[in-house]
Amino acid sequence: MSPTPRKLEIITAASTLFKEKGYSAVTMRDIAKALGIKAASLYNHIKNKEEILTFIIISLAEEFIKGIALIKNRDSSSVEKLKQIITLHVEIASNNTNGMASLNNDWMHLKDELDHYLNLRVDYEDSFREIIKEGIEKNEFKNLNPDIMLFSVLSTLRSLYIWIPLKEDMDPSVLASNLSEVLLKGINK
Amino acid sequence: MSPTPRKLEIITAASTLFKEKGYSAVTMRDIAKALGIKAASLYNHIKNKEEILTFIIISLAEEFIKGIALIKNRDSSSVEKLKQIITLHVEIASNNTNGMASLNNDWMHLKDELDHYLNLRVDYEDSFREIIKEGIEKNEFKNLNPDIMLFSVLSTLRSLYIWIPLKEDMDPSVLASNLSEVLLKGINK
DNA sequence: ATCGTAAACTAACAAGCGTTAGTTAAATTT
DNA sequence: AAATTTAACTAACGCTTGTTAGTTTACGAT
Repeated sequence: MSPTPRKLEIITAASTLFKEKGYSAVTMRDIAKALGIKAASLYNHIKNKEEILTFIIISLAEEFIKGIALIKNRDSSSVEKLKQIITLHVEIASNNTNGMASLNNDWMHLKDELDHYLNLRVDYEDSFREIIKEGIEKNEFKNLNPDIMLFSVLSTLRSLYIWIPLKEDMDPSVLASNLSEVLLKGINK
Repeated sequence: MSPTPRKLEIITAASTLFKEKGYSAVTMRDIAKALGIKAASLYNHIKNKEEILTFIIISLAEEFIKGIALIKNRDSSSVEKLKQIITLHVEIASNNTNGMASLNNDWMHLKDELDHYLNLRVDYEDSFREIIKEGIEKNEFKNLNPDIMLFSVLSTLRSLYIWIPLKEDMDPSVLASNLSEVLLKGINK
């Protein structure tokens, strides 16, 4: 199940290219060239192009599902849980900005595992929405449309992969706490 | 300069497909089929595939540039200006969710007009950042890292094209005001 | 009625695509 | 030392790609 080192190198090289041009615009010859080999040699390590994308996306989606499952069942305040979700996103995105690009932009090119991915995404959003609703009930969050709140926060977190590489100087924990401030309290003084 | 009606139909059909699968995964035959014609017939109306993408992206980018130029030079408060930017995004995205997908995800496939697009984007972000810095100086906004504030707000606004079609019942002006509340004041009570 | 134009068509192209088959050379195991 | 395995290679496949050339059809203007 766990990929061999060489397979991981292929996946890593592919991730970089997928982020630059998107899955469809990257050819097997592009990936091979990035590794200094011929395209046919890739098939000693992977089944096909789709398997590369599937691995990138599903393993990230499962990281998020595992993370939010832990957070959901803690007995912290809703504010605390939201901060932990923000930290979760910052950590995962910091470790793999390239993969996050595919998770966000290339998921529709999955075939065998598309349903699996969509289920994971719905589960994640449901858990997130539930934490927001809980926070409203417990009077920790404003009583606004939960979907708009979810949309707003999640849009920011999903875009992290774009911004993190532009701010390599910034420590992930600093980014997470600044982001918590902005998302929870807004930018208005 | 302004496209003929038939050309606009082609661009519109292409936009829908580009949103679904991304520019690279959409073929000229796909676009033709959506219009009930053959691929070769498209070339009676357009120069090539790239021209379609260029039109979609550049005309949207110029809408944003024109919008923010007007807002920048008004003598409103910074809070007021930010609300106007939010309204600008909601309006443009509501009118053309398909095109917004290309603006966000397919710009790297521009060739002739890539530099032009990048210049427009930098100009837009600079104007936006300037409004935020002004708001900090005038004590209307928190004194946090302006880039994080810009990133957070802009990420939400740039993702609108995904969420608007899921919430067709919601009026654009209601969405804009709810969004202003969340982005300015946060979700924390 | 004829002309000119607009917009569709068929047919075909060269290039690039993902992938397979079969081979070779080096490293590891027996 | 021999046998096996690993990971690269060359060559080629059938298919799809964007695009061009040349043709046909319908229609409004002369």
